[in-house]
Amino acid sequence: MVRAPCCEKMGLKKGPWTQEEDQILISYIQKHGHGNWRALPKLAGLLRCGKSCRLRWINYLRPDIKRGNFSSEEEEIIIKMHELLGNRWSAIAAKLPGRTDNEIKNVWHTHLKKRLLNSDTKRVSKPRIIKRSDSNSSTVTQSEPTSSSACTSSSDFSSSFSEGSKNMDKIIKSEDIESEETMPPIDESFWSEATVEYESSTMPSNSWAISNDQFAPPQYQFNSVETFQQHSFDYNGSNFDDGMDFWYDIFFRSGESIELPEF
DNA sequence: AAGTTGTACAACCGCAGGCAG
DNA sequence: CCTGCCTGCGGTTGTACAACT
Repeated sequence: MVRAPCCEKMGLKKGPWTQEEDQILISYIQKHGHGNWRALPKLAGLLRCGKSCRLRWINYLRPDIKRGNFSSEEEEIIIKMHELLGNRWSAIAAKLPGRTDNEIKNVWHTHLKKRLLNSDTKRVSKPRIIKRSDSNSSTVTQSEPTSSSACTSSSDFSSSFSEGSKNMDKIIKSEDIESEETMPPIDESFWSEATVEYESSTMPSNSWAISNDQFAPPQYQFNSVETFQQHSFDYNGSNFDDGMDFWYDIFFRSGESIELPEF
């Protein structure tokens, strides 16, 4: 199959966008939407290829884009999601409203990767899920402030994610994160020791949370990635990617009650 | 002050997958 | 099933600016 080059036509502009071009693109999309990116520049009167227009809109002009530095909470989320998902920037971006995959990728390469490389390398604490009786249980310990780089106030970060990141700190402490050199993004070995844990003393409901220091009965331990996939499949009735959403739900909603799948 | 190096981020490139004809 | 188009994704590059020598 022969693929048509993106910007095969001569005369199409490349490089940084001007304010005028931005304005044309914004007003066109506000009026007509962006049904067909390939046709859009022609219809809008832009000397750009559709790909460039799409990128500009997605990464910069979209009204729901959150500008400014990443908060320490967002950075922690990126680090931990990257540990789970690897370089799946779009999947990570999906968990950070207002942030784009491109932006996250840049932040990772410029800030976070270096920070991790400079930190001490320790074993990763495996995520563990415990059942608990109270969503505001005292088993939820307040996370320590992180040593992230300068950032804007976290107040503009959604409260749900702030809450989620607090809970996330219970799962994998930041100082336990290994550098990329010694901890490949994600592979089967990561899951092989993952356990879903269960706190028998506080388990009466279907309210679940995650902890590093709880116990689990054997039936709630994942011994292999297949087992995890099966559980995540059962949970979502979908695929492994949705399995990631399963983990995400647990991570970020651990302050709430979560209906358990029937394992 | 000038040159060099490092950093941050916008933008580009090419590939893969979905989908319609 | 095949073909071609479109979109989304991740890797990479280009460039402006800051920091350093």
